[in-house]
Amino acid sequence: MESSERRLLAVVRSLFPGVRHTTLTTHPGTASLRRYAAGSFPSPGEILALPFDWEAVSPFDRSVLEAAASVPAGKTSSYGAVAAASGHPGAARAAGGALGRNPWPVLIPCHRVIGADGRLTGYGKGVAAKKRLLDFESNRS
DNA sequence: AGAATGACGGACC
DNA sequence: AGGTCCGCCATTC
Repeated sequence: MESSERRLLAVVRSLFPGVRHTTLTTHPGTASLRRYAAGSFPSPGEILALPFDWEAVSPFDRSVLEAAASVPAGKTSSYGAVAAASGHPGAARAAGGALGRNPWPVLIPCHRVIGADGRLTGYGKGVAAKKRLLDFESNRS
């Protein structure tokens, strides 16, 4: 439908402030989001290749976000594991903070990072949304 | 510069 | 199982 398309483009514009109107529909972020919605989840490599403005986040946050991006769809990881993978073993709690500040939700799949005990401890848009995303990915990937 | 703040995790009741 | 307590770590005010 038409309105969802407009919404998609609006989301991409908010995620990538630099994109021009003229290149919006061909922007890689748009393609990735479109594929995600269609159930064909972008690979970690594809995600990391997107033109994110990494200068907008701290070095630590960046390392954590990149580690989170390497968690494939259909799978989950824990804050502690992501922290370790980012090069900061023991910083599980701080990793939670970094993911909570994720400027690019969905694309950077912070929703795939859950508690070590399997609980979905939290999410910016609400734990319910986190669960919906995980269910969507698990029933589709 | 020091204190407060968590989307943690593990240890114990 | 459910609840509390406490050490950790980087960011934020």
